[in-house]
Amino acid sequence: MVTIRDIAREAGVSDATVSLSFSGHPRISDKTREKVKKVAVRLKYSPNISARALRNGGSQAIGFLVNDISNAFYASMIQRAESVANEHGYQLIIAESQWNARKETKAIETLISSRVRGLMVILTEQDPKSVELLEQASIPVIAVDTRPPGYKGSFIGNDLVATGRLAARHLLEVGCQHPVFLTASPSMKGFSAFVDLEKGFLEILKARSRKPARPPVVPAGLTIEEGAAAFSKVWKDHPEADGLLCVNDLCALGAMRTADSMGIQIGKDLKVMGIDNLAVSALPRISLTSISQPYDRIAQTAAMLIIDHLERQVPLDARLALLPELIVRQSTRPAGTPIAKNLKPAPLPLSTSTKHP
Amino acid sequence: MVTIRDIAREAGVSDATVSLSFSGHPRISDKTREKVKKVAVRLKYSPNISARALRNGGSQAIGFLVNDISNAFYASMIQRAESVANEHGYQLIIAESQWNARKETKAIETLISSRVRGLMVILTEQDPKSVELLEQASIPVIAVDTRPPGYKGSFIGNDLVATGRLAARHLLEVGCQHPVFLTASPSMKGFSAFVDLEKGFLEILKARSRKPARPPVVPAGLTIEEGAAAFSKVWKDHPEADGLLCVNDLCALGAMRTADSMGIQIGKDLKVMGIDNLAVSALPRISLTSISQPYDRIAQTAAMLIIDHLERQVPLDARLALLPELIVRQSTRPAGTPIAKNLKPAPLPLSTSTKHP
DNA sequence: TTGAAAGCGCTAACAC
DNA sequence: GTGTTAGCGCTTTCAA
Repeated sequence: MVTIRDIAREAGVSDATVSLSFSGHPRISDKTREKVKKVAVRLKYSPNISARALRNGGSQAIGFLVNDISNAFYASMIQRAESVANEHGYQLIIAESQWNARKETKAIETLISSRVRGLMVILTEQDPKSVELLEQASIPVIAVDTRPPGYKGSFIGNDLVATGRLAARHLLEVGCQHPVFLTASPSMKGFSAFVDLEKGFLEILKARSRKPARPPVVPAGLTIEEGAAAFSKVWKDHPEADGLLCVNDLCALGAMRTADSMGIQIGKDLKVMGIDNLAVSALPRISLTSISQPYDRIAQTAAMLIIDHLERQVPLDARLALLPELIVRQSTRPAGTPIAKNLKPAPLPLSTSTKHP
Repeated sequence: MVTIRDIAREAGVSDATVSLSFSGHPRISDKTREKVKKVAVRLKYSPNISARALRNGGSQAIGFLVNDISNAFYASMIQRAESVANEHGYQLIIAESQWNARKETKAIETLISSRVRGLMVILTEQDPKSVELLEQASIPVIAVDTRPPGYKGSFIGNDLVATGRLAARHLLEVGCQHPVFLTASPSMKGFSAFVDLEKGFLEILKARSRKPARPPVVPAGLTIEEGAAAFSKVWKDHPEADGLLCVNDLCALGAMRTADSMGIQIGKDLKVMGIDNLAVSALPRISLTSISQPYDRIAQTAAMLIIDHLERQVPLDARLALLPELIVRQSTRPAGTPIAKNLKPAPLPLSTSTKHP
């Protein structure tokens, strides 16, 4: 590997001159600079980032730990965060836990070892050790999307209680008497995200006079297949169900598939809605009512907060929960259906930010 | 930041002892090792990866450059590659070009600067400089998914000529007289992937006696919206069209949307097929015939090849193109439709690998 | 305008 | 079984 010293020797100058030539230091004459650069190209010089980072006491990088890159929302968060980081001269280092607590703690350790300047983390909430590691870290940290129990630091995510409320209100408005929440699988039900969703959903239902016979919450999962399987169960255990909030659009697509196959008229006999507002949900063949959440803004804001803290010592103590947006389609309101009159329409909030309680 | 030297001082030993304690060197007594580790934990020591990499002449990492993380297929490739890498003690460093040639060359430079041991790249094929950089790199490189013009090195990807042929054969078999290929947008049409697809598609069509009036290829794009818009054009410019190969499933979904809105009976009046076999394509409401490509195997094989080369000096000179698989659904064969008898069914290859011509 | 030299944190060869 | 020391490639201060 060719080093700065090789260039220096070849160009007949010192190491320092070479280094300063690259960094555009004014003390180097244009002639020398040109000569140095030419030699560098000829020798195919490539700077050694490790050496530079060691010397400078760290790299110009921010770490972003997500739990699943193949989730479209996390992927777009990465892209947003990366744009922001790059614009400000930082590199984004991506790590993935794959929903595995051991990988998560290892990833955090690796990130800290690579001396990133700041850390954005989407945690699995499975192991308190991760939270502990983050608390001990001597760099700015912001938890994104999920707020693990016991975590005291900065946070930015979706206001899922608001999402649950928004969904419940909508189902009531379109005339549902017995809305049911298809939530995550039992193994994931404990995540703060799903707890919050359920909380908001039930809060609105409980405000009605009529009480449901049994808790209107059924475990399902985040995939089409799990949604499909769960719906069979709902139809047996909750024969009164006439409205479905599914934990995400995929789950809703699965539930719709099973309902279709049973000859149930979606939109009429059964209202179905999801969360995520996938592109396919807008297709007329599907036309699934959904709730859109501002993942892009979350990632962008998180990255900005870290960088502002790094560059301008802005204190990093955000506790932000962004508001969701309802997208009504035919799965809850077939063409021509009026809004129920006994309930005033829920406000349709543009995603504005708000302090979380 | 606490260093190895701080631990040494605190534990009353030398730097070397601390270092060797961590690496499990046999010369350190258990007692000393314990003591050192305890002090390290107490001081919250975190090793400095830059220093280690500098000293060791490079990190234990492999770089993977993709053009779009938010594409589900690239995301799953990353996951596969990462699994393989981790299993063999390597870290995977992810970089993204976002289809931008400048970002691409910069990413390659950064990856090489961080002294990765090997490089997997999905190139945009827009700038020969990237290929040049890779040729000069003194590390093993493998091009994945796209084979840029002029690139001479190792390659593994899909056999898109075979995909084009498979699609054309299928459309003929189900009775199409005038199949049309909705390809990528004009700005992307030059990519080797789309060129290969078209080549295979036209090759089969040309083998028939009957010649088409005009070239049965229409530029569209990779999104639902582009597919939707392109179909209107097809219906005007190619009124004879009775079969559609779309460049991907999203494009096909868009085309179907427009066709639906025109009252065209998909599967009967018009056969439609896509490429990618997205999960939603299997939903009965969609039931889109598609072609599935072995992205996971590509990523896994690429990572394995690099690692085998690194660890066991296996020469890295793959030139692999993996075969696609056809998934027939109602958009080309509604329930009850027989296969045309004048053509024998195309072989339905399980994705086996083959040398590319 | 340039060169010499120190040192970032770590590892490994060599000495005890 | 443990300590001493040199040096990985780079940046930057100080001296010329």
